[in-house]
Amino acid sequence: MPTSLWLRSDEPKRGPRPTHTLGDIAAVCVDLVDREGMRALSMRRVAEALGTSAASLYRYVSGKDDLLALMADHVAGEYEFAPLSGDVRADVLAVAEQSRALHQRHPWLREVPATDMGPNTVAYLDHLIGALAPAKLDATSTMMGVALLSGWVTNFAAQESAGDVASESGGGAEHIATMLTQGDYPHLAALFAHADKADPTDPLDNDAAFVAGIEAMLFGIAPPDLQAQPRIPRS
Amino acid sequence: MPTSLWLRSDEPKRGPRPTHTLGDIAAVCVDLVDREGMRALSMRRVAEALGTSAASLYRYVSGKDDLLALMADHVAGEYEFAPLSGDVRADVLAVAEQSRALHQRHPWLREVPATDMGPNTVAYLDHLIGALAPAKLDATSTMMGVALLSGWVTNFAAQESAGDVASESGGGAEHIATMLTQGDYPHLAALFAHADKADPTDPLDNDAAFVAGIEAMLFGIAPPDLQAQPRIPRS
DNA sequence: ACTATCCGCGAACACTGTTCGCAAATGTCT
DNA sequence: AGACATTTGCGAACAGTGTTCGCGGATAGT
Repeated sequence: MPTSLWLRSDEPKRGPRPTHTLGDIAAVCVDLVDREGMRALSMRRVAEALGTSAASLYRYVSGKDDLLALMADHVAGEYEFAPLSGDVRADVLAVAEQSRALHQRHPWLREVPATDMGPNTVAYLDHLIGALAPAKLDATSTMMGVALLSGWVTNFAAQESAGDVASESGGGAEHIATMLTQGDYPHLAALFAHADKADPTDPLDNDAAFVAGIEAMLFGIAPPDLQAQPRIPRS
Repeated sequence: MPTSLWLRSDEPKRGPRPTHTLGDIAAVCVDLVDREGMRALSMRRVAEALGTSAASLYRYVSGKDDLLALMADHVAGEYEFAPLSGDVRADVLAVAEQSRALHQRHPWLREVPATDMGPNTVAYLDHLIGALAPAKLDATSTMMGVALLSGWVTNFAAQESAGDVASESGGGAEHIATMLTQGDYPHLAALFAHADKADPTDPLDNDAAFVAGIEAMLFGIAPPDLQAQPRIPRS
């Protein structure tokens, strides 16, 4: 651990060549967590999957936190950025869809802190800033927009995966229903009463809600003359 | 663990009375994690702070996950909901400010999953729905608005606390600066070049950015005739 | 008083992250 | 070629983790 994770020079050194690379380690970690969940991520399991020993891992990373950072940047490399068209709405939606798909493929992404991001994550950041550039926002507003959009995607994906887990393991919405009768939550009850025409867990509504949220933020942030049809449907 | 966490009847039972209550346990956990961080939360430490043994804790909760759920709902009880005024912007801002303060007081809140929420969390949900009610949104849009706002507050608070930690532990923005020279991130570089007049880590700008984000979402979501001055400042 | 029931908890099990020191392998220099 | 410096891989250990089991004792209803 002479330098930080991402500033590693691969010049020839004195001793024997390292058997693995940071990329290998990241790939193995991602593969493991994708299939067995975050709880399965342990030094010994990763080392076993790598064909080495737990203690050897500490020649590459300085601790378990580094594994998480490595994983996050590894999957951030899955982005395929199309050339920017100049249409804020289209460009932002394109990258947001990719981000949502990424979070669906790797639901554990929500649990890794966004600190010290690697080159791929910075590339994502750069692309999103570029997509927002035609709006001619100042730096503060741009960073806010990026945070707003990234946060929306993360939260939306988290809600989606949590819904999947809840519908599999049984006790989900019915638990809320019994709480509605126990305590008094007038506004929540009114909301539930007004909307029993459509099943709220309709999977096709998710896509519409997703882009509606994006458009809502864009309409609030970007100038209206750059927007096409910013208003979301309302009853 | 006969029933779920929140549906616990306190009727007289056969055996001896339980020494502690779920509220006590939650309070002890919150106190511990507030002072020593999430890593310090262990069964044995909680039991020690309670004056009992680790195995005894399993008479109250079914595992460590229950502790997290207990803690989240415990601090959600710190909300003090003012009567709704009917002004969407004012009411939403009021609860958002409280939520931000809550996240500042308990930064670990970001790390606990939002699944199976307790009565206090549902009360927060209910209040936020009530604050959004004058906008006359349909159920889907309302839930989306709630998710949007809650997510924004959570992300904002996380960014704030992460900034605090980064500024204390040294390597933060300068690490990004060296990456800017190493890879090519044109849009990010342009953004940094355009905005070196003001220090981006100015703590006083945080408040403005916070309400600007809220207003941005409200302006995108709520009808414009319910808004007072929805446009955010732009250069 | 009897008994069903529940509580507290000591002990154990399988793991966890992390450190230390040593042997072997490799590059550079004389 | 040989000596040296350096770096890797790893066995072993340590402190601590979540969780389970089964016991003894306390309690309330009958």
